[in-house]
Amino acid sequence: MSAVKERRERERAQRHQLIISAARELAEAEGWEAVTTRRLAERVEYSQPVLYSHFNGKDAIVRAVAIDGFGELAVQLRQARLANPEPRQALPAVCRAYLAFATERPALYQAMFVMPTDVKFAHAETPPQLRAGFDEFVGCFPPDTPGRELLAEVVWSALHGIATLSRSGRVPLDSQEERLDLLVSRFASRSDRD
Amino acid sequence: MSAVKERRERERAQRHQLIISAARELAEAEGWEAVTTRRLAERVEYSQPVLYSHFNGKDAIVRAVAIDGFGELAVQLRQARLANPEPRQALPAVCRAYLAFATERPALYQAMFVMPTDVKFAHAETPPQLRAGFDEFVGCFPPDTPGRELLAEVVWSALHGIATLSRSGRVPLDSQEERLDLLVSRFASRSDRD
DNA sequence: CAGAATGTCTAGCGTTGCTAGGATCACAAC
DNA sequence: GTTGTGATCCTAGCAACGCTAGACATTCTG
Repeated sequence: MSAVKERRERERAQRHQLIISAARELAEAEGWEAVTTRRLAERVEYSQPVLYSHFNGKDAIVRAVAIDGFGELAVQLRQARLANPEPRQALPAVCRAYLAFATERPALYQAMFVMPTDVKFAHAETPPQLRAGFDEFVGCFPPDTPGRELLAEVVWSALHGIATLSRSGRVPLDSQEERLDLLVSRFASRSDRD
Repeated sequence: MSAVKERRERERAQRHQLIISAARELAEAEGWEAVTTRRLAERVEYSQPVLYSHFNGKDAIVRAVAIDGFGELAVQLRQARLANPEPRQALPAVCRAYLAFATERPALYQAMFVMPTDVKFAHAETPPQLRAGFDEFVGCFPPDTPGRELLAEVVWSALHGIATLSRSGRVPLDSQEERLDLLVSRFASRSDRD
């Protein structure tokens, strides 16, 4: 009886993940407005109500996709930082990786940072993946830098602004690289600027 | 017969504006998700189809509200800049005014910069109100500053990032002022920094 | 093998954006 | 003053949305 229960829970967990990745694939292929509970149910080859046995509603599914995304973003940022150990190059590399993530996975990024959410960010119950991503920015500044957390917040915010405005065509895409250089140059550690 | 036609067009224009302001008021009072064509129609005391005789759809109404907003934002930024003629204080004042606008009129701001749109920004057919707002940022830098347009873009983007992330609770609200100070200090004209 | 529990689906509710069709009104011409 | 014409507006309805109740089937338990 225990084995049966275990198998069921395993299957259930698999299906849980299947729903998340199906939602994500659908969103990345056709945008979030194409992700309806009906289409999603059809995609995972179950009826609509099973979605609601896994998630409290559509928003919860989006949230799950977003949390998945936080993990991936953290990995990308970490790789970028570790590949450039010198602090002078760490910040540009991480920023570049961030913008690359945002432009290459627009739907995922939107779920993470644009769509309404109740995920708490700078908070006790912040998903650890998100905190990890943030820490990669913090780590671009020397430990003795005063207010490096605030610095990281502002850099993150600026990148987010660049990402979303260029994504929606509100700022030209072609000068993306120049904007990034400018931003980095202004926020590089004071000790090694100019 | 001409007088009649003129009166009708006048009435029609009034109603056009009435729809826009009703949509805006409703959004500011209860958020955009509460702005449905039915509620909006009821609010302007007409039936749904008249909305569609004025606008191509709900998106077009949102767009009209957004363009209204661009005009107001430009006025606010201009006031802030003119009230602080010294270049050293112009940038902080304009940035502060921008963030104030975003936090005080969140629904309006959302229509302008977050909701999907096909308004072209850095483009020939950019609404002049938007260009005017952007120029206020440009005007915070001395005319001989190299790449001041790019500078203005990045500052704008950073402010947008701060505004949206704090709006959705993705960044703590209470250190808003510090973030702004930090941003401004990094982007103040090189000639008068430190 | 009967009964309980679990899992899944069909069907449907209320709401959304949007539109087709007919009713109603004001005006123009005779 | 009456009748035709055109614009104006509303009722009613469509398809799709998120979500849920209740029936059916399947599986495990005693």
